[in-house]
Amino acid sequence: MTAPTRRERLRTAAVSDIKDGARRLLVTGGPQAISLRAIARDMGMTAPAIYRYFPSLEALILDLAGDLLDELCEHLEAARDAAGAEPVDQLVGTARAFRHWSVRHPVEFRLVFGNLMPGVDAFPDNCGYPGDPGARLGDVFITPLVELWRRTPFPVPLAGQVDAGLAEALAPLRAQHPELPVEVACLMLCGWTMLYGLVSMEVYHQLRWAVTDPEALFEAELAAFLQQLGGAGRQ
Amino acid sequence: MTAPTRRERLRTAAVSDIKDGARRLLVTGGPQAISLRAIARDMGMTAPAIYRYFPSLEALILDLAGDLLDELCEHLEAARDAAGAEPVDQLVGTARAFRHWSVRHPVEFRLVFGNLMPGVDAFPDNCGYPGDPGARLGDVFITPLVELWRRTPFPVPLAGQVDAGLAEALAPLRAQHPELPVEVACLMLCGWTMLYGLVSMEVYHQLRWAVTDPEALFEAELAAFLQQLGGAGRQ
DNA sequence: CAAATGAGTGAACGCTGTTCACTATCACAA
DNA sequence: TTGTGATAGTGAACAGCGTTCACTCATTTG
Repeated sequence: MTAPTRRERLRTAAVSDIKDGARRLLVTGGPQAISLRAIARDMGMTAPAIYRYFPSLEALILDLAGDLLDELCEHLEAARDAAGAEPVDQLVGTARAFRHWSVRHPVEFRLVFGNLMPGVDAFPDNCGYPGDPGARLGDVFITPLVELWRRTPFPVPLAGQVDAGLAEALAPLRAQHPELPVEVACLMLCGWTMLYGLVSMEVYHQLRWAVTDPEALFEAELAAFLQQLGGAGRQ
Repeated sequence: MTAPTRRERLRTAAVSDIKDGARRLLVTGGPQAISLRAIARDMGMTAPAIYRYFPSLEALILDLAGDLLDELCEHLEAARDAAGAEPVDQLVGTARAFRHWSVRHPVEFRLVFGNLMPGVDAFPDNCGYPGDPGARLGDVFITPLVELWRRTPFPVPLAGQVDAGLAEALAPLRAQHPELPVEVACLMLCGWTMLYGLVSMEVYHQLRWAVTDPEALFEAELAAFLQQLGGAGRQ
């Protein structure tokens, strides 16, 4: 590991300058407002210069989305670690942190999860590719759930009702976590589904027809899910 | 109600021609591929002519999104009406129809729910405005659920646990359906949350890290929700 | 010191939404 | 029937976009 040369230092500085400019445009004007010419203008450069650092605008935005996903994951992991030793508390803290970050960074949320780049899902049959937002976030929630299950196995709602088709369908998830029974894996995906759906509808303002305070609904759904998790075993 | 003049007929024909062209571009190249010039080119016209029918490209896309939402609602209502007289069957049929349409029309789904137009949510404090996708779709699901509750009130998971804050937060929904108890309204939103979250993750290919066959997971979550609905009362 | 590498520029191409002046056509009233 | 006003459509133009290319300049390297 040699020290970075002067050129390399300048280069990484320029790269982060470009991404900072892109993010500034993102938060002020939405994803559509990110343009190479605007970024270059803010940096006192010309647009073609950016091609020394990114092969295209789409690649730049994808890179920025990856950074934002990193930031979100760090936020979640910090919340999980700050929630104490109880796995249930960790789950609650992580879920609240996900909503917290998403509501406070709506355009970033849209960039990461909104699938703005048509080329993103162009990974044919590439299950579990590392950049997938769902994969990285799912893992943050899986750890506490696995620990909770290990400590006090709770009565699973669908126990004995899963057919072979579902077990086979969950193969990618169970390959990463063989200790998870199918029912628990399915329950975990239910929780992630509710969390993602609720937060995304709140961010996109698609709940105003029904709810004035989305946080109250969030807490209610969270409580209902926790009831499923430990309804009989714990209070 | 007078007969439309020749001018009016030509005008409505041109409007639907334009929207047909826009949709063709949408399904072939994604939302970003919709451009006034391309539409006009396909029609053998020039781009400024479209401004006789739509004030801007954004207005055209919003109009198209409204049409697609209409189409989706009609699809759902047809599935609901074809599902028989049992409210549970109607719920299942409508939910399956929602997934069916969304998976088969991914770009349309993205246009309707993906919030591509930043100006869409520029309705300040306008709860329940008529064009809201969530509102119109929520209503399709509310009718069978209300009927189910009317016939055989089922044990609600959160009975007696809702606080005043949640009841107040659900005011817009309960104003439209006063016969719904708070717990049932909350349960209904839970179901809509899961349905929307799961379908949207499947459409955006954000489930591949965990699931090979999203339909199996969909059916499992649907079964789990139905168990919540009538776990004790009915089989 | 010379050669090679890299950063940055300016011009250009083709595309976009949008505006404006202008023309041709159609509907309708005197 | 003839004139008049509304309407549809055109072509040119403007500003902005991503991207490519030839070119210059500074920096690193042999």
